[in-house]
Amino acid sequence: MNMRPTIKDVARRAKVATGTVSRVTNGDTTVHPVIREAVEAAIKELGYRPSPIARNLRRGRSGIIGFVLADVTNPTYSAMVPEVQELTREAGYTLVVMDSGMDPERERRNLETLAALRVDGVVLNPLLPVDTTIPALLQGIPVVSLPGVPEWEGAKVRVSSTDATLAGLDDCLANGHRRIAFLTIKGLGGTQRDLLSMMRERIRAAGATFVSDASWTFMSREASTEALPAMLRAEGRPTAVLTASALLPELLIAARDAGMKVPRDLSVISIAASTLADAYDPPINCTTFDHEHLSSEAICKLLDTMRGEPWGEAEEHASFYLRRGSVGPAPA
Amino acid sequence: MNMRPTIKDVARRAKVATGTVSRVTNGDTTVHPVIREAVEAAIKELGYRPSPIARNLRRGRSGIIGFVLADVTNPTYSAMVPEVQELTREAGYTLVVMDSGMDPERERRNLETLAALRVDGVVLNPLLPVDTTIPALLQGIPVVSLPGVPEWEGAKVRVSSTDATLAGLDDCLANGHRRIAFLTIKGLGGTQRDLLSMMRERIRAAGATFVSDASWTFMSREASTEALPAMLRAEGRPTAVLTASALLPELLIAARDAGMKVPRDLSVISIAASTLADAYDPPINCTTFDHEHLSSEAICKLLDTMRGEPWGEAEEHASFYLRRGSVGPAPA
DNA sequence: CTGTTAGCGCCTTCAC
DNA sequence: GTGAAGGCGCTAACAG
Repeated sequence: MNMRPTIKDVARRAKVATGTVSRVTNGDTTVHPVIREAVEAAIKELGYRPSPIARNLRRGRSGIIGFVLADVTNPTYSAMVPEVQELTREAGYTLVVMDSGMDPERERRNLETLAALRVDGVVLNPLLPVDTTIPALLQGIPVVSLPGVPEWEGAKVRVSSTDATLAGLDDCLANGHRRIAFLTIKGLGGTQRDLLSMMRERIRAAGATFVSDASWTFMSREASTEALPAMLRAEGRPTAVLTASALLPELLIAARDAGMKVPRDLSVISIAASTLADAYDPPINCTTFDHEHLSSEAICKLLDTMRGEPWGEAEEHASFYLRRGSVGPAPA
Repeated sequence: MNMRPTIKDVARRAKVATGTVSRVTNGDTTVHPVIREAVEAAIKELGYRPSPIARNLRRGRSGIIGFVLADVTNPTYSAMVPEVQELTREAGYTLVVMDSGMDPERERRNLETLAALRVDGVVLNPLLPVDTTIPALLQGIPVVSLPGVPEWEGAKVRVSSTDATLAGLDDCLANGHRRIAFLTIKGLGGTQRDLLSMMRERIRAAGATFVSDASWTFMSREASTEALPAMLRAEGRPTAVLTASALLPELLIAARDAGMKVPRDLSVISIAASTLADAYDPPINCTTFDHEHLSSEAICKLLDTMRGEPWGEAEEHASFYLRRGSVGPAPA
């Protein structure tokens, strides 16, 4: 059990003081070249690496940024992990990814752990509806919420799929659909309610029916296993469905089990992209947005907040509607 | 900017020494009940939480376990994140998830970061072929490899899909397929080569042809975008394909673009499950294994190794072949 | 330019 | 059963 070399070992080996070694490892330019070289040699020979723990203790920061994901297995946000990791690394932080597994309980625990770890910042992809007691848990740690929820205090990055979703809706209406459903995860915030009323209006204007009651509009992933087959079996069943990407697998499974083909018997639009939407036959129409741009904005905002700068208002991020093969004319 | 309370603040408030506070926070039983209560009250009033950084510095450990994933967006392993996180949390560690994004360069950097962080242990889901210089990077930090690669020194958890894959192959042969392809990620290790020769033999015994040359058998995800359409267009094209789950999306897309229907024109088996395999129409036959059991074994092994216990030989983990709708009779 | 020193917050002997 | 003190590895302020 040979201990790792410390700054003292290096200092002794290079015959200098620990302070000098510290200056070298921190890139201080005011070190005599000869001494610097001697120190660097000693570092190399000993295989010395400064302990981030001691360093962080001294500096009063952890050097860690936490990224709490509502659900790692949901590609919509987990696709941003690589980008976020890279950006934080460049800024000199280590990214800790945590998964809430769609469980509010776990989300709380994750944030508590991060607070206990004294992380320097948090990127939060919150469960919805957002838990308003979260800011208390975080006791002043800078946070950026992704996507931004209106109820939330603090920096946020808004990604609104409103335009793209409405474009999808128009596509359905133009294809003659008159019974349209909208599936989204339980208990969404204000933005979604706005979207809902905009959709409602547009549907009425087209003389169509919005197939939606509480159990269809807002549902949990588990509930959907029962609710979706029922929806597709019902008398006034929809001929077109716009669904949150998290519910797309369940919807497609329900359609398949009901013997329905897309888009012959059912038109489908996914709100947010996924591998499934890309690879399905036919490819599923979906809304999408610029992931890279979004994550870099999130990290920039977080870093700004960490520097104590006030956060500007969240700008909306544009989203796009991809027209592919999953919307067809309404069945007769 | 009010600093967080330290152990000193608590000691002062409770009129005791810091040592006593420390004993309380560490659940030392040799503390007088009255004092203990006073300390606990002070802790609550101040909202005190011991700094893990200082604690870890003192204890000479980081309290962190790293989980390096070859690719977060690959559900086969990212599905284990929740389980692994839970298990490490129960063992008193914080899990740091990192993503290598299928890039050897990033994998190296991640491991270097973890080494610099002085993590107490690493769960590694390595890129293949495995980088044999990795143990050097980790300088004695306990590691468990998942899945275990033969070339690897250290604890490992083996998950062999051999049996299930052979079962899938038999299914194809029984359905009259005579030209069969096997798609897997570039540069696999010894286990896979064994599997390959077993398949070869079984195929010959059945009088069938193994459609495989270097470019089809081992391919990168990017290369597949060109290679797969070419494979499906070729003269002696396969009528059945067994594919690593990472290549399933590309295969299905290529088939769709070629106007082929599964299983009418092409039978497909995915090695490892995915949402796509579940939700596709028809559902894709696949091999699978017991994720929970596997991750808990990985963590147990890691914890054992961290305690200095020798690791036993890796037992094989059973896998299963799920018969669904993607294998049909060979086209005439 | 470089050495010395005083802690960062905590745990852990060692006395009492 | 509890207080006092030293030190984990490092950095930053201050001398020299």
